Amino acid sequence: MPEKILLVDDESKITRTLQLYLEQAGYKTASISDGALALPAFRHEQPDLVILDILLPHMDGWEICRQIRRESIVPIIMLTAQGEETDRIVGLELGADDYIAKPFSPREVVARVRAVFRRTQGQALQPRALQVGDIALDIEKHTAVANGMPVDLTPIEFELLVTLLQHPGQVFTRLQLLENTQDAAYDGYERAIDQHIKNLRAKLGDDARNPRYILTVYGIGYKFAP
Amino acid sequence: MPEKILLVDDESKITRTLQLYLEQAGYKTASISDGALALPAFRHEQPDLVILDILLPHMDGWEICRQIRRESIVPIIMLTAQGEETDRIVGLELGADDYIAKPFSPREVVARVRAVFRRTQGQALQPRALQVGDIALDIEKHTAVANGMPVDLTPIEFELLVTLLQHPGQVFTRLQLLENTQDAAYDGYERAIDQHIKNLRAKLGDDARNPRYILTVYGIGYKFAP
DNA sequence: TGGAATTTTCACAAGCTCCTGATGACTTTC
DNA sequence: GAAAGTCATCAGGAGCTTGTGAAAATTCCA
Repeated sequence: MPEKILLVDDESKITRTLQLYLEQAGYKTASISDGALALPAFRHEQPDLVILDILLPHMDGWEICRQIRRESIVPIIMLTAQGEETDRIVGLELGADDYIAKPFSPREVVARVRAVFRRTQGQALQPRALQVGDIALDIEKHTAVANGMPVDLTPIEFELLVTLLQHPGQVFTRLQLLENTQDAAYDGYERAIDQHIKNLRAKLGDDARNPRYILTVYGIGYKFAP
Repeated sequence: MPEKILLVDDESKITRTLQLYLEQAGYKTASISDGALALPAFRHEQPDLVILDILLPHMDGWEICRQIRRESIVPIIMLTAQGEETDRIVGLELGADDYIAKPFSPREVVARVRAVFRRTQGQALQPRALQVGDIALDIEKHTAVANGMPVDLTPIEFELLVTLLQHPGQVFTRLQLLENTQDAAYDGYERAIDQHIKNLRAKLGDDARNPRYILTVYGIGYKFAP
């Protein structure tokens, strides 16, 4: 069954374009242009994801976000005007899942929607234990064991290892790892990943020159030994 | 099946040059010079990508972009006059996929076209594994196997082999291979490819005098044994 | 609010990859 | 068969990528 997405935006040009793209991508969509009607529409449609513009007639996106959050943990993506850094911060507090600054390309929106679904459904279906070779993770308990010895990992190190272990052998670019680790699309310094890889290797007892677990793929990124 | 590209531009010098390059790169092309005819032409040709000039007789590129977007999510590349930053923003809202500022080199256009196709369909359609004869590649894992033996390839060698294996028997010029390998238009020494072919042959156990895998096509370039 | 833990950035060295230009061998053309 | 064009190969340096330590920035927690 395809996921249903509720669009709340008063610019019909934008909603029409987004609906076109999202439906092409296999999602069902519904749209509403009036902020005051967003909550009733949400209750009626029971969408799996909401895309909210901030500037709306009658009620702004923040208020809608707050109200939806009172009764649901449905993923919410906000559309913000560019350069409003405060938006991001306010939104995070209100429980939005991602932000897209205008102007955006419809394809980017589809990509973010996919990413949010991956994240939010992944959790439900994700097995609580992950084991590959000598490494075992318990996702619920947030514990790691290497060679029978418990290992203490920071949150990012843990996320990183989860990503790598979920697809052993598959190469991830630094950017992919960053995006999987950080919540939203992230545009910082890619090589921050190198530091976490270094720390992970140290904690797992891996040697960068001759690694058993986390392999470097020159010119691409990293992968977990298959 | 080769992708079809619709060119909308009233300067026949430009369309002719671009058609030459795009067809050389393996795409089918169609062109139309009158903006008012662009939409009918689009419906008739059903192209996989549209390249739109902004300055056109009878109807400008923005309007055409808008109209096409009402009925299709086909990728669109806009040709813009230089330095019009606002163009970029307007265009993003209208759903264009890329911008190329004039003056541009035909090779740059080909590179962008490839990039757009990679982005829009690459993820979904690209098969994970590629196998021809004794050679097998796994793109996700970035691994290669020749005759059952794993082979260690550098990034460019890997890309090169992917390109050749995706179209066994098809001859590629050195320039085509370079452009497939490097992201953007590349203006270096074509013979650099020879080095990579040599290294690839060595790693695959191929003999240049009597190659089984990578064949030299005298005066043209290289192809993978069909 | 402080202080510790974590994360990110920066800079540099080491290593690997890639490009270049030259040379000789081969192929085509006349 | 000679000339011209094309290809295979080599070696060295340019350029890029990675590993790593140290420091700055940020987050977390009491």
